[in-house]
Amino acid sequence: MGEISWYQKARLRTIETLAFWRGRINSRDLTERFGISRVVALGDIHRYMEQAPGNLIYRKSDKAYFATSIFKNQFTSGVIDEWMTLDASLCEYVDKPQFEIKPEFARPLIQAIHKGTGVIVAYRSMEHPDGTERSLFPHTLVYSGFRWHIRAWCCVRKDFRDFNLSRVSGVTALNEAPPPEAAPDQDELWNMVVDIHFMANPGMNEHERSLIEAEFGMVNGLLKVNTRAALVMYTLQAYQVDPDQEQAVYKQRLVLANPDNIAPFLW
Amino acid sequence: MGEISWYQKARLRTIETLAFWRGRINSRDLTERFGISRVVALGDIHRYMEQAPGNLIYRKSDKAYFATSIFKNQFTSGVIDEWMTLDASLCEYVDKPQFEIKPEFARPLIQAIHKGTGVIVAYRSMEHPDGTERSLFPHTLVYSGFRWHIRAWCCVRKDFRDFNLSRVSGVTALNEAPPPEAAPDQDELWNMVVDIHFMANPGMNEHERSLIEAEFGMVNGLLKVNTRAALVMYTLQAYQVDPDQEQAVYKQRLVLANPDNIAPFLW
DNA sequence: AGTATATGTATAGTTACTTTACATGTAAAC
DNA sequence: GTTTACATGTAAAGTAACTATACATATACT
Repeated sequence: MGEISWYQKARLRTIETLAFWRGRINSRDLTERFGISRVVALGDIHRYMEQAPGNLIYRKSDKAYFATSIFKNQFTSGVIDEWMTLDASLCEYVDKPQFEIKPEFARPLIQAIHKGTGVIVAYRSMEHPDGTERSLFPHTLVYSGFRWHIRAWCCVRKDFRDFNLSRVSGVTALNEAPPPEAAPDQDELWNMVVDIHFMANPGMNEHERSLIEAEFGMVNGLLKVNTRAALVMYTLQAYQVDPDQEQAVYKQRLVLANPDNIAPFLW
Repeated sequence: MGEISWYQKARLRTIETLAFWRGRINSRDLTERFGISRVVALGDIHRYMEQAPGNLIYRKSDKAYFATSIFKNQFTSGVIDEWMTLDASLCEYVDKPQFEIKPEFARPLIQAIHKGTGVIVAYRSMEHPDGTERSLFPHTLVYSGFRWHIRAWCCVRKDFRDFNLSRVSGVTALNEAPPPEAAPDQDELWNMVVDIHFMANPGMNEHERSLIEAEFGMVNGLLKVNTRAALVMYTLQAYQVDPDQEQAVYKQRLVLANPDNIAPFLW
C-alpha cells in the first residue's frame, strides 16, 4: 500500500486529462487504452474520485463520469498538449519538416556528450558544401523547433558553435577528454541568458494591437522571453519574428521591443 | 503469460530507445525511471534480449548493456523524438510561443466536436478586435506548429473556416445538430489533399543547392509534402517558406516548385 | 586491500490484475 | 411495453507481477 506505482499514476493522469479536456470519462476509455480489465478500470476511476474529491460525478443517464464545475487538476498541469497526446483522433497536426537524423551519426554524438569526450565529424556547410572534417567536443543537443543541432567546441575555429545535425555525414569517436577551454561551462553564449522583449507591431492600429497583446498574454504591451544567447536567433524564428523587420505588417504581428539588447546575438 | 501488459511494453520501449540512441542501458535506468525493483528491471533487460536477440551485449568492464552493430528496432520507430522525451537532460528545446488556452473555452469546444453539436463563440478578429458572437459547428482541432485552431462551419459566413483558439473569449454549448451543409464531410478544403513540391532556392549555386537537397532528403531535387488544402498556409509556415518569395536567399532555403497548383489555397 | 557498484539468482510474501458471475439501471430500438 | 445494448457495481477465486531480502560474483577506482 501507500505508494502508487508508476503505471497506476499514469492511468490516474489519463483519467484526469480526459475528464478535464473532454469532460467525460468511462471505464471503457481505460480498458481500451491500457488493456486492463473493466474491474480495474472502474477501480481506477473510484480511486481517482477518492484522491481528487469533487472532480468527477457520475451521470446515470449518460453512463459516464463528468467533470464538475469545481474541477481542480491534481495529477496533471492542465496544458492542452497533455490532451492532444491522448486523443489524436480529433486533432490534426500540421506537418513539420522531418530531417533525416541517422542513428549511426547521432548515437556516437550522444555518447560523446554523455562521456564528455570528443568526436571527428564530417560536416557539410554552405561554405564547404562538399564536406570537411572537424574535431568537436559536443555538450548539448538542441531542437530549434525546425532543425536538430549540436552545440560543440570546434577545435579548428577555437570557439563554441552550432552544427546542423542533418548536415553531418560521418562521426568517429575520439575518446579524448576536452582541453580546458572546451569545457561546457566556458561556453559563454550558451550560459548567458538574454531577455527578449516582443511587442505588437506598431504598424497596426490600436484595436489590432490590443488583440495581439491579449493573444500572447502580454503585460503592459510586452511579452518577455528568456533564452540562451546562443539560441536567440532560433527563438526569433520560433516566434516568427524577422530581426531585420523587413516583413509586411500582416505577415509579422510581433516585433522586437529591445532590438539593441538583442543585436549582439544575431548573425 | 502470452500477452505483455501495456506497462511492460512501455518499459521495453524505453530499454530499446535508450540502447538505440545512447548506446547503453542499465538496470538503474529502469529502477529510477519507473520505480521498479532491481530484480524486475534486470528481468526486463533479459526479456528484451530474448525478444530482440542480438541487439544488446553486456560489457562487464562497463557494467552495462550496449547496443550491438546489428541493432534492429523492434518496439520503437527509431525517430529521435522518442529519445528526447526520455532524456531531456542532454537536450535543449528552443522556446515556442505558449498561447494561453483556457480550459473553460477549450472544453466545451472539444465536447462539441465529440458530440457533433454546435456552439456560440465570442471571437475577436482583426476585423472585429472587440469581438463578435458567432455560432459554429466545429469538427477538428488543429495545431499549426504555432497556434491552436478550430476548424468549424461558420453559420454567419455559411462556410468552413479556421478560428484561432487564443482569440476565443467565450463559449456556450448549443446542443444542436448541424444543418446538412455543416457536416464535416462537406468541408471541401479540409478533405482535399494537396501535393506541395519544394525545391532548393535557385538563387543558390549548385553546391549549395545539393547541400539543401541532401538535408531535406529530396529526390530528384524535389521534396513532396501532402497536406490538406485548408492547411497549406500553415505547412508553408512550418517549412519557413514565403509563398510570395519575397525573402532573401539566405533567409529562405526552400521555394515552391509548383506555385500554380498551390496558389488557389493561399490567402 | 578495501570500497563501491554493477549483475546474477533464489525465495517468500504482497500487490495488482484477470476472469467469471450475477445484479442493477438507463436509453434506444423494435 | 418489451427487448436489447451498454454501462456500473460488486464479489470471489486464481494468476501474474512486483517487492524485499539475501548472498554470490566480477570489475573499477582509490
